[in-house]
Amino acid sequence: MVTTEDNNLTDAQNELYAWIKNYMRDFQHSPSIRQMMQAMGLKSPAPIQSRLKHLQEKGYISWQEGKARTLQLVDDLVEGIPIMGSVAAGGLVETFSDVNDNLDISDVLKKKNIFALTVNGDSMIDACIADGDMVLMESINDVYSLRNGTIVSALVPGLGTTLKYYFKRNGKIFLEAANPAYQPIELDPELVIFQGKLVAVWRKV
Amino acid sequence: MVTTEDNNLTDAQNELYAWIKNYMRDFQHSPSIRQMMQAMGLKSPAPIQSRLKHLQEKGYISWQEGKARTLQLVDDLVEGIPIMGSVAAGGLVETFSDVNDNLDISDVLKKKNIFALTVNGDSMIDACIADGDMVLMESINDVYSLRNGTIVSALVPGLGTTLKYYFKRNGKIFLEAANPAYQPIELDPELVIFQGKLVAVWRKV
DNA sequence: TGTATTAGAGTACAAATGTTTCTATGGTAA
DNA sequence: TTACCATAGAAACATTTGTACTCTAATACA
Repeated sequence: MVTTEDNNLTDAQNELYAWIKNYMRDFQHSPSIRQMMQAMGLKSPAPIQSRLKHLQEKGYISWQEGKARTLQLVDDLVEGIPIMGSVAAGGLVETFSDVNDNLDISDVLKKKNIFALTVNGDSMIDACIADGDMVLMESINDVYSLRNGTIVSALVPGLGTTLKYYFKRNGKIFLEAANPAYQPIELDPELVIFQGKLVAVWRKV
Repeated sequence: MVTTEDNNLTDAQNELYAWIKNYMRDFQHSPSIRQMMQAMGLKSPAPIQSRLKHLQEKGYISWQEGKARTLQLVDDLVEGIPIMGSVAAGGLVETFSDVNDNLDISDVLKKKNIFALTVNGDSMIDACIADGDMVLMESINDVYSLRNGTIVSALVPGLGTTLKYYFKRNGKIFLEAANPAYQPIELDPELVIFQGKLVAVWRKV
């Protein structure tokens, strides 16, 4: 019984569990035992049943007995993250409170016209958008809804895509960095293609 | 055929679709036709078959023919967010590329010992953590694994919780802000309770 | 009113699938 | 080695389940 992970599963159980997780993420439904059998390179359903039973006993999965494709990952119930309170970042403030709320990211993620971009460089550093951050952008339907000061990703033909503050003044488009070291870019409206406006920032450390 | 929604579904189809969505959210797998039949108050599988077919034709669902419980909500494919490329934030750089990857937030979200905190104040502004941001923290198992320079949330008894850089020097704990306007806090190790270390930052604009 | 269309009930059938049982194999500890 | 145990292969079985078909009832439309 050699375990390579820090959990209490055997290699075979680990492999199966990981595969199930992937399958269910991709297809939104449970695989059948015979599918798992095939995926694990086995020729009999019995070993899969055994592994499933172990996974269940150890609290990783559950299913409805006798019903086809009714696996559940008991682990994956975490739809949100508990918000434990506030922290001070300037003086000391609040202590940990009870869970008042849940951080719900899904509302942003579930929108259809959302895409992500990786940030290169530091021109938006003063807007607290750093090199390596992921910015979640929402596609722009009509340019006229853009308000001055919005952070947008814009494609300047022949130059490339950039992340900047959007301003419109006197019929001209200004793309301004949030870093004084960079000069504003002035453009005619017809030369710019706005790809999206900023809805969220994600940074993994 | 009166439709109450703004989509092109009949009432019956709408009801079924909503029920399926709920079921799949709750159980992480597809219901069977006979379950839907029962849930819709019907006594024959035929009407469900018909409604499913319509839902499929209109692009709401799909399934694997002949296979049990293999429904998929084509709408809900957004588990990740397509990463369309990079943006410059400093000079203009890259154009939109094809989707190279998917922004996967779930790996962080699915960890069990993750909690979130709301940031108050600007003492971490130079670390690009701004007022109002959500910081995702991972519980700290052993304090000794903490490395200098890690951003932690620490509870200083009698004062409160704060988000700071962690340093240990000469047996003393130093909690330093990422804003020169704030003085480092020097503490004895036994006076500090470390609640978590930073794993991600989430900002919704 | 009569006809066409649609939805639902009922039934039957074949395929998919979970479950059980038995046997063989390989490794491990006494 | 020998006994034991976990795992894999194999085969058979019962249930679940998707699918197809017919028939009836309700509804819409001319």
